[in-house]
Amino acid sequence: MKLDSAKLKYIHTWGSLATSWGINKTMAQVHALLLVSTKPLSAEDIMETLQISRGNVNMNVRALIDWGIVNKEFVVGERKEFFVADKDIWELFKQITKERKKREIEPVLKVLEELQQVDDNSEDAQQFKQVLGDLSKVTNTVNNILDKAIKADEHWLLSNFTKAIKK
Amino acid sequence: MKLDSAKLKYIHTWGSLATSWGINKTMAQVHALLLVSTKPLSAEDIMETLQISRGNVNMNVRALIDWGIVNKEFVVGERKEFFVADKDIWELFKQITKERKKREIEPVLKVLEELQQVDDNSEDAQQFKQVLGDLSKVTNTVNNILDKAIKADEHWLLSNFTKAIKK
DNA sequence: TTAAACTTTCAATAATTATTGAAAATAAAA
DNA sequence: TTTTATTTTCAATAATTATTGAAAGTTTAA
Repeated sequence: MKLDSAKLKYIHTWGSLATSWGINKTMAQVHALLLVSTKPLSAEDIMETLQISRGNVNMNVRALIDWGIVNKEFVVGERKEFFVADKDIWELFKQITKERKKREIEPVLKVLEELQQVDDNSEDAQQFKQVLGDLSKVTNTVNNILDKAIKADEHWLLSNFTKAIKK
Repeated sequence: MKLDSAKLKYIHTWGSLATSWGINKTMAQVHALLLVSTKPLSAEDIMETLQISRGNVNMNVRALIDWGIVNKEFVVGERKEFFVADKDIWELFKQITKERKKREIEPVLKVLEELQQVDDNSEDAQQFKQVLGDLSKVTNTVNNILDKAIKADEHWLLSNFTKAIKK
C-alpha cells in the first residue's frame, strides 16, 4: 500500500471507530490527521485534506485542544495558527482516559450516591438500594483503576499489572 | 425521594449517560428498568413504563440478550415472554467489557496491523509506522488488561491491583 | 387443521446530531 | 486610525440514528 493511501485509510478508520465510542467522527479524523502529519497544519490544510468546512475545523480543533491532546503552534513568518498533535501515544491514552473519567464516570457516581437517599424501607426499596450500592462499588473500582493508570508509567503499569494478575 | 421516582430518575439518568458512550438510550433504559425490577417484565410492561413502541422494545430487548446481560424467563400460566436482567453487577461489568472489547478494540488492532504493511522507507513512512506501532502497543496493553479483568474475580482483582499499583 | 396470542420485521417518519457558510468578532499590518 | 487577514459563532440545513406501527411471521391452543 502507498503511504498516502495508508494514512487516509488510517484517518477514516479512526473516524468510524470513534463513532461507536460516542466521539464525533470529524474530531477523531482531525486528530488522526495531525497525529500522522510530520509538520504543523493550518485550518486550510485540514479543510482541504478532510474536505470539510472552516467552521467544522474550528469547532473540532478547539474540542481537541480542550481535551488536551492537540496544541497550537506558531510558524515563523506565518500569521495564521497551526496545530500539532502530541505524538506520545501513552500520554494520549492517559489524557483521553482522564477526560472521559471526568465527563462520564464521575457524574455517574454522583447520581448513584444521590439516589441512595430513598426514604423507604420496603423490601423493594432494599433491593433497589442494593443494586445502586453494587453499581457504585463496581464504578468506584473502575474509577480507582483508571486513576492509577492515569498516574502510572506505561511499562511500569503493564509489568506490575501482569505480575499481580497472572496465576 | 419516593422509591418510584428514584427508580425513574435512575432509569432516565442511565439512558442519557449511555448516549455519551455510544449506546442506544432506550437500550440502556430497558436494561435499567429490568435491573431495578423485582419481577420479570413482559414487552407490554416495558412499553407502558417507558412509553415506547412494541417494535422498539423488541429490538432493544434482543440487543440486550445478544450482549448477554438480559435473559428470557418463563412465567407459569403465561404464554408471552418475560425478561429479567442479571442482578450481579460485576458480572454485568464483565459482560459489557467483553462485548465492547470484541466490537471495538479487536477490530482496531486488526486495522493497525494491516496498515503496518506500507512498502515505503521514506522518513515520513518511518514516522507513520512509529505512530502505528505505538498505537498498537497501547491498544494491546489495554486489551490485555481487559482480558484479565474479564476473567478475574472482583475482590481478588481489586485487592491485587491495588497492591501492585500502590507505591 | 384454524384461530388466537404473541413476536418480528422494516419502510416510513421523527428526533437527534453534525456540518455548512456567511456574517460578526478579533487581531495584526499598513 | 483603516485595511486586511484570520478566527469564531450560530442559524439553517444536511446527515445520521432511533422509533413507530402495521403487516408478516411464528407459535400455541382449541
